[in-house]
Amino acid sequence: MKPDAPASMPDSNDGIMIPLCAVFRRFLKKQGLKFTPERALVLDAVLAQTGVFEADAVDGHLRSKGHRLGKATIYRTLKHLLDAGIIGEVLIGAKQSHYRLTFGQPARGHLVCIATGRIVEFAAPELESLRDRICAEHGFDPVSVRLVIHGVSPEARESDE
Amino acid sequence: MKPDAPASMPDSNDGIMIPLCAVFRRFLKKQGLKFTPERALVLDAVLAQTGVFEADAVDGHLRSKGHRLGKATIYRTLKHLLDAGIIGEVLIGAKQSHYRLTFGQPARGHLVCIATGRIVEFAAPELESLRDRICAEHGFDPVSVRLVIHGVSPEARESDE
DNA sequence: CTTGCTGCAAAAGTTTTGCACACGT
DNA sequence: ACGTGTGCAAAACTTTTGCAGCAAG
Repeated sequence: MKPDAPASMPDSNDGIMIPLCAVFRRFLKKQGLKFTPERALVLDAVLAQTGVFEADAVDGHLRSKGHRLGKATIYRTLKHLLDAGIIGEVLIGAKQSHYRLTFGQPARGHLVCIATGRIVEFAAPELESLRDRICAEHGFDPVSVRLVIHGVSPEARESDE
Repeated sequence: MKPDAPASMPDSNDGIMIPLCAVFRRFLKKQGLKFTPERALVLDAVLAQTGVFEADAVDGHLRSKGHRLGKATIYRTLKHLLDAGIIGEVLIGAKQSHYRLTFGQPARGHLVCIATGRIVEFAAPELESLRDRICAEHGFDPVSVRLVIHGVSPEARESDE
């Protein structure tokens, strides 16, 4: 709630930030919701994340910048970003929600090390057509695809034996 | 803990139950763990599930059969079954763990309706080779693959408009 | 001005853990 | 016998919700 850093002027990702901010604004307006400084800050923090992130990382990023939002606000905003299609869930593990920026991005798969937790994103262009084919077969309207591979990373193998 | 129904004599799935029971036993022995009636009951309940299930469904099944185990025991046993490779996690949503029997089964994908929660399993033979290829590219030892597609089912579309 | 938003704290829900006692091997 | 396992209840954690005051459109 400290207005010491204007939400409309983030410190990075400027190139992608402007259109996404507009997309989010438009989405909120269409839903009769409001574009608040807090929501702008959450969007900033999300854009600052690299790859897959958790709600807590957004909170941490905000704190490190001197902002402090209630967790409820963060969770509520993440839900709206999800609804807006700006971020997507990744489902790495069942204990926590994992997200990633999806707006305009191609589908990707995730390779997760079961020992270290390291996550590697990889391109998987075939996913979109696979998704559409399976959905068509079952009469579903496709919304998202997720491919997660678990394995043991080279680092983990070395340090373990 | 009620010894009124011998765990070694389940009521269904006999065909697959015997080898799996043996697999589990061997796994436990190798780990220096014990094969207890409770663990046998959990395995029975898991075998009785069709498709994807949650920890709570195992508990429910056990209760319906007149057995009552502590939740801790169920969770601990599911973890061992996971380690033994008898079941696998499906990660349908981030709030709860979802499992399915994986022992000897081919990789499958899951199509989930975001409106009704209905889950459709489908065969996806290409997953195994995809998994191995991606793992090889990154030097990982493959453990599992998961493909989850979210969409809107035909039923949901109808009832919603 | 009206309606929605925020922060706080409490609630909810699943999974884990500590402990005293019981049981497989 | 020894080392694990079990049940219970409390703890741990993430996420949600209720509410009083505040702010965006």
